[in-house]
Amino acid sequence: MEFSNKYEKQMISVDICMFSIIDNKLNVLLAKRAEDPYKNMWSLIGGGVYNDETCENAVKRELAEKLDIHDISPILSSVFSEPKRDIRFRNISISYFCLVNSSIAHKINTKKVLEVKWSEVYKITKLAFDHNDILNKAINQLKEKAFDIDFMKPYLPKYFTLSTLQSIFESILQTNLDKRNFRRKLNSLNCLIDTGEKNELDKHKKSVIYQLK
Amino acid sequence: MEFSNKYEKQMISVDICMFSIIDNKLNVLLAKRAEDPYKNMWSLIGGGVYNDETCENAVKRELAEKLDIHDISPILSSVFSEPKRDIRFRNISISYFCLVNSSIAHKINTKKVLEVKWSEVYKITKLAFDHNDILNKAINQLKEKAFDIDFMKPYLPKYFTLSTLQSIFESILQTNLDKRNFRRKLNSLNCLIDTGEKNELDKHKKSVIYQLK
DNA sequence: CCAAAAAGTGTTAAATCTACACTAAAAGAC
DNA sequence: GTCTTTTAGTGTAGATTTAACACTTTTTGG
Repeated sequence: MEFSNKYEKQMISVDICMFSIIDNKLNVLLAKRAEDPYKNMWSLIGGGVYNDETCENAVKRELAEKLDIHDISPILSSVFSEPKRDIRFRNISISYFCLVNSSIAHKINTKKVLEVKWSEVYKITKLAFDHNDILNKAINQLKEKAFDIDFMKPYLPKYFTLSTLQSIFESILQTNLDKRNFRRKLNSLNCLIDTGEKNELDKHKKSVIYQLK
Repeated sequence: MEFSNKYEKQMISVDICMFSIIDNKLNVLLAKRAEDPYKNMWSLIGGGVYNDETCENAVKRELAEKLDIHDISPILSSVFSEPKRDIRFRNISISYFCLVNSSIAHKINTKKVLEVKWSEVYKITKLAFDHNDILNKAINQLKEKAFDIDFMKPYLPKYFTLSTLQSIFESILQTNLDKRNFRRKLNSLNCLIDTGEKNELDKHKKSVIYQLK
């Protein structure tokens, strides 16, 4: 059985909170379970860790195999090891989170190997297994990293207006930010480049388009 | 074989950085390895995770069994999963750290089930396996929690002078602190109780003895 | 009583954070 | 074509936090 070549026993798996900013909202990718337990319920993306790879590589491999996504740097989130968290067998989950930019995010929905969907994180109800706990932990850790622009840069739009950017941050942090304070903070981080362009799609005053250094 | 009843296979273990403040220095408990690999080298305390317990409970059980220490709240540190980190078999380590107060710390040295010693963390050289990496990660996480007095309280001396406390913090943070700024910071945390006593052991001006709220 | 050692104590400047309100530009309605 | 509506964009003042810095007090031991 192929299974037993790859796993000593399927004790360790990785679960991945893959976030993306879609329509300025924080979304996470969910997969519909094809089998029991929790058949037809939504869950995080995950899979077993092979014996010849690190957990982090298992994350990368899962994302490559199941979603054709590459060059991701997952961040360790936590460990979930309640003995009964999977009723079939003992399964310890090492959870990770990562962000992908929206162009990758949109590509994913077109693949049909797995039924997946992006879902707004603050609207998610019951997921399979203990995946709500896993997700909540990751959301809190993501919030702590939100103003680490070097970390966030790959996942933010390449070009954006400051109103859009503020809206993204508000969506991640689930809070309202003061416009002037937000702009001052970004200026102090010294990370913005004024492209000189304006957003011609704006209906009223045209906003300036920026990119990150 | 008893082993195979407790572990499906010994794939998952926990390694524990148990810290204590000894003589105002940050120490970690090391155990001498009785067997190969790394026989006679010092390593962190650790052991396998049973199938009917969480990783956190495995930490508590290990500390209880091996060191007769109870009521510890270990904090998840990281995950180490290089396939070759243990040359004998695939072994993923979930690492934790915790602090114990010095009265517990001194008791440990008297036990002889396991050859253990407290070692100043900033003087440690090569440990078994990848335990230096595990330790360094935990030290950095401990530093981030150092001024979380609610967290630190159980591990600090019950009674102390402010000079002693400053010395403890300097030992953890591996930095020099300004005396007045340190005292102001503690005052603003509103965590000190002046016992009214003075330290009669002081050779020069007697310092006031405090305890934590 | 004098020297040495450690305890204890305040101030100032800089930086950061928070709250808050008006003007400018453009579109759409009439 | 002017008036209304909508969103972009901008500055200031007070509070809080951080960082740097030096002298006086107390006690012991010589």
